[in-house]
Amino acid sequence: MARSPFASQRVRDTRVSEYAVRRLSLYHRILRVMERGGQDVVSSDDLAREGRTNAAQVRKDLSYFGTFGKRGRGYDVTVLRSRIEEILGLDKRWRVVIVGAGRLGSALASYADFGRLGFDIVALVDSDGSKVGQERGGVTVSSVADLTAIVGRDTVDLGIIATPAPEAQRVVDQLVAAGIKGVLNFAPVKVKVPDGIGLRNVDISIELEGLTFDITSAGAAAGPGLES
Amino acid sequence: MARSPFASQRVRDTRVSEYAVRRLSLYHRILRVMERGGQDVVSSDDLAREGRTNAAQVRKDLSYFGTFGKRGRGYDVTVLRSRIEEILGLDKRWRVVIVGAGRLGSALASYADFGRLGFDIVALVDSDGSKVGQERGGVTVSSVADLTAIVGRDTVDLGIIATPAPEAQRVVDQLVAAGIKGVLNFAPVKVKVPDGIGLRNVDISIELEGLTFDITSAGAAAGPGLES
DNA sequence: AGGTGTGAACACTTTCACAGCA
DNA sequence: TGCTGTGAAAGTGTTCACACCT
Repeated sequence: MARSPFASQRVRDTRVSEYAVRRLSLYHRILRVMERGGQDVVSSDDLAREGRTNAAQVRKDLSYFGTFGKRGRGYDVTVLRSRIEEILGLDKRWRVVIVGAGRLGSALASYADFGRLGFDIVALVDSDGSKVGQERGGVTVSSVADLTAIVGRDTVDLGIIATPAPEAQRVVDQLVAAGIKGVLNFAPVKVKVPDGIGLRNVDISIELEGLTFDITSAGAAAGPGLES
Repeated sequence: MARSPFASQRVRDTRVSEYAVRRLSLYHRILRVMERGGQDVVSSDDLAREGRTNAAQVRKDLSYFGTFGKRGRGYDVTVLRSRIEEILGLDKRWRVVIVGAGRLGSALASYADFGRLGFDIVALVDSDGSKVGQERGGVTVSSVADLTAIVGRDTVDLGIIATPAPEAQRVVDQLVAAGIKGVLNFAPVKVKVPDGIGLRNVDISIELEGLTFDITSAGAAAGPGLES
């Protein structure tokens, strides 16, 4: 899988795949629930069961970043949760701008959980002048013309692209030029960012078409295995 | 990468990875644009450039399903687009129910492109009685109590989960029991489906945390490579 | 005993490189 | 000549299995 669909980061002198990071995020979520439930020790087996993976995978994932467990005993829930937060950068708050105040952008701006997760929506911009000044989930829509100024003034870290496909690349370029550090792209197009800028894509039609493929070929070809 | 995060389908006597299927979706989108632009032949190199991959990958992806090109010449845009549609099951329309008429569910119900892509939103259900009867993007909200009946009556193929996390598994079980064939889950929880039922997850907070990890460790550890 | 941490084996994906055809 | 189709090589990710600690 050379030069895989996902790139990797060097940490502790080994490559850490994006898969491992994704699972770390999941473990973190599970640990939060356990912690809230008063559980204070957890085994790799427990985490694996909740995270729909296996114990060896959990231990391997954690081992990329350090040794957090106690042999014969397991992991301290609070300690591990807290360590994963540091690893993922969740021990600080992140400033986010959403570009595009259409249905999706507005829904995202109104998503209250962002705050609880450590992400502050500091601005929502749109190219449609008639939307400017309106409110969406407590955020006032600004003009996309002010995007560069907003990113600079508010030292925004992340940009969420919720524009139509044809506008996405232009907006991304503008965000990058303004100093953004990462982009979450919902537009159905492969945008380009320079090295050193983070990028994730969420492409709903690709996910849906993955399902229709599974269903279609499940009838035609051999059996099961449709898990994502 | 044994028993990878993605499962695979047997087609033409070889395993086809979910990665390949995802890219097929992307090639399809690119081909549509080319076709609309009047282009009638395309090389693996052209597709690779647009799809941010490489020519060998494109040819390998296609080779899982057949031989569609002409040596020395390339692929006929219309033929290839049409063959990929058959492979992905896009030569028929798909009936979809959205569960959860909150911000996200409503935004999805209003997403006009679904229709153009071959997906018909036949119902939108919610557990909040006060929303029942309201309209969202041309779809009237039904009660979640009627979910089983709706799936049966309208022979719904796919379910989109846009509920809070605690309700997701229950709804998925209900959909599966009612005969749904695939689930696209937006709830931030790992749901379980039986073998033979398609599942894809879109987890926005995991994507965001992937970005914060990249940014955080880019400062700490070695250089670039933050592509998704 | 019981569960972690990890090198090595295994499984899968991508890239290479070139034969083969139009 | 030019570009496809594909075995084989290279590169990654996951699972195994066991030494090691508590």
